[in-house]
Amino acid sequence: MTRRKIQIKKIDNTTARQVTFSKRRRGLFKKAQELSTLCDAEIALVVFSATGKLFEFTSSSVQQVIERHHLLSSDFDKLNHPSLELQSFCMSQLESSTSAALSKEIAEKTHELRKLRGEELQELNMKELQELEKLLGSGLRRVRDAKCEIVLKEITSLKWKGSQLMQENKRLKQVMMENRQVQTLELEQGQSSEPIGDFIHSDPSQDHDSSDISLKLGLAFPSGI
Amino acid sequence: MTRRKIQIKKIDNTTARQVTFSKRRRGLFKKAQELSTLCDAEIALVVFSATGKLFEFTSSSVQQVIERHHLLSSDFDKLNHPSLELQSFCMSQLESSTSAALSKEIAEKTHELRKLRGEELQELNMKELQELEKLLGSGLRRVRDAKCEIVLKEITSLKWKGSQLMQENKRLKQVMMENRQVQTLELEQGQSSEPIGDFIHSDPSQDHDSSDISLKLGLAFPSGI
DNA sequence: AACTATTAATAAGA
DNA sequence: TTCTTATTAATAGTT
Repeated sequence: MTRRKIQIKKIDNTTARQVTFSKRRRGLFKKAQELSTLCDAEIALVVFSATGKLFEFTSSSVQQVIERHHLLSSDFDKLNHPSLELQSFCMSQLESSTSAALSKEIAEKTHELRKLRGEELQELNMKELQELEKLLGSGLRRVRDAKCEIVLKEITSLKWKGSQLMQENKRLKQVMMENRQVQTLELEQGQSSEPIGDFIHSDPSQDHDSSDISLKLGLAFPSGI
Repeated sequence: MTRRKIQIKKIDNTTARQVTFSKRRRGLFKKAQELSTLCDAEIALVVFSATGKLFEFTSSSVQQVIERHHLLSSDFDKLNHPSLELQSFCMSQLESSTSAALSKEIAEKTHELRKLRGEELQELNMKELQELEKLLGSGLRRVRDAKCEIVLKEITSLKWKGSQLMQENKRLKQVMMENRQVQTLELEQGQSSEPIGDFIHSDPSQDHDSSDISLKLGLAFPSGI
């Protein structure tokens, strides 16, 4: 197009993108206007900027038609059976005003998000930066608290499991002792013992169904909680 | 635009009008496509030729919603005169799908903002929390960098003003010295001197119009930059 | 926001 | 319709 040819892909630089948007949007609307005039075409063009701002163009003929409807509708309103056409017209009016409000809201939220991500700070003064810093700081604190909570839960859970395992262990040792006594008795009496597979069946080392805690902790701590 | 410049008014010759419509329509759609790609804009473009033929373009995200509608309206397409009703129908479809998309976008952005503010963390797992922490951390860093930049600018400005004042000071001292010599001469000759109020008028200590830096710094540093 | 060197679009003609 | 080409229009990079 000019000084250099450009690739048609998203422009990375935010400022350059906004400038280009502004220029090309005007160009596009001009072209739309020209086409509708030259060739008697009906054109509707709606553009939302990346920041959610709304721009629209409709060729005069459509607009006139809609305006005509509008005039008629005031009469019809006093009567009361809004025709199908009128209904769809009202809908579209409603919706377009809703759209405007929605896109405004999006623009605001987008801006807020950008500030939180530190992308549009040059426009802020010291006081605003300080408020933003506070907001980010408290957000960060909460995120870290949430991480802490998760870790504490894991620890509590691990401790509980540990104590369960210790109890189990203790019980098993007791049973083993008892069995050994029985065996000894049986051997002394020349009898063979029963198989002791029960131990394997309830082996505590198999009880890892819950979670791969070590891995989670491994991921959790490197950056410091 | 080419072989000759043309007036932007309805082209009388039907054939020429159709040819121009064809060419310019393609151009317009290309421009719309380029704008949406380059600037991440959402665009909906609907063109009815003078003969009632329909052409449309929508940027990707809106496209999906509208395509669904396209399937539904395919019955109408097989009939063929896009009446006024159909036109306004298309418009309202465009707008309502836009509304839906906008609402969705708002919901997403709201949720994102809440997470950044640390308001909806219970639903996140450790990995997500860690990503959020990183995001907040980098945001915080940028905010602090921005603060630093402001402070550095102030300091640079103060230094510059300081050096200006020192120069002024030097100059004034010189003038004073010269005046004193004149006075001495005049006294020796028994004549009275002129008043020297000019010094007070240009007293450097009055040149504090710029800003209350000390206060700003006082607010800026307590939390550590 | 204005400028300008270039590229892109396109009116007319074939 | 499509291609070519002489021109005008749009615009990327710069100031």
